[in-house]
Amino acid sequence: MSAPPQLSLIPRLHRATHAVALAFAAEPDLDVNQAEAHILAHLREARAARISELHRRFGHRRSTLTSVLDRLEERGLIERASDPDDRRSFVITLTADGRAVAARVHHLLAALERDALDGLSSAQRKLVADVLDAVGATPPARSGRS
Amino acid sequence: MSAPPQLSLIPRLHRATHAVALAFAAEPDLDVNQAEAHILAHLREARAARISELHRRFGHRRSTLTSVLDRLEERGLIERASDPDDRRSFVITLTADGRAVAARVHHLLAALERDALDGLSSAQRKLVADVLDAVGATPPARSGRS
DNA sequence: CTTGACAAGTACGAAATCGTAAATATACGA
DNA sequence: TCGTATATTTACGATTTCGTACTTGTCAAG
Repeated sequence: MSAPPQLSLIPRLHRATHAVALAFAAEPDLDVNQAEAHILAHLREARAARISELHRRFGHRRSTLTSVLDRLEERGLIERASDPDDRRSFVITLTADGRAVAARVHHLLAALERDALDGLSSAQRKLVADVLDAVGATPPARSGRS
Repeated sequence: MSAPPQLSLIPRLHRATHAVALAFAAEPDLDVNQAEAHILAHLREARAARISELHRRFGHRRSTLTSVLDRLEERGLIERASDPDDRRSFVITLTADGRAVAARVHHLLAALERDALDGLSSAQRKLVADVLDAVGATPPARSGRS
């Protein structure tokens, strides 16, 4: 009886993420999937990252991250170096090749963003970012996040 | 040299989508993955849908949709009926069981939305929806969209 | 030094999606 | 009616992610 209230956010979120994946698939010579792309783009901004940090930021399982980083390392795009401050950790950095690919990835992502955010004020952009952050900070549920 | 401009949208998008997937994984008795959840939620709102419509809306490959719908049908949550208006098409509808599961899915998704959109005006909500739609409408690239 | 927590890796099977090609049935226009 | 386009299914291998359990190395507290 009750007219089901419409969902306005989550379905669009799903669709948008799918579209980003397709945008990468449409660049076969780039040959990175979405997870790889986001990590490369992040390393481009952050210069270096620990794996636990990538885990927190993107939400992949640790075992998945190991696979992704293995692939990137095999292709010579990143390097793992032991973190001098905590030798349990590895610091991930881009190689020269990695920086080149990351630049192209960034270019593609930035173009998508530009199209989507065109004409918005910085306050409006912040609003969108905050909403996405709120979804991204999903209540941990009881199953933990690791 | 050039300080790499920060991406503000796409990484958050990715993270948020991941978080939604985790929210479903945290409800093992619901036992639906993200694709299944979105389709159930959509059917709850739309009452009926054709497969090509789901394809357009969510971006999955047709072969993937066939798999997803097969699973939902096997579990007795949906029914495929030949569309009287175009007998090449199937009309997907929820069964009674499907409606029950869809209601729970909706509940979960609506709670996530509520948390994320809490305190926003309807104009602000529309802004967010429009941005996501813009990303979702990714330029078809040359590879087509089907 | 011992103990426990933590960072990552390793291993491996399970599940999901993809991509592609081919098949079937139907619609529609000439 | 013929030919072409459309909707969907089927089949199948490739890729990716997940989940879990176990191992190794390191930190930090007592």
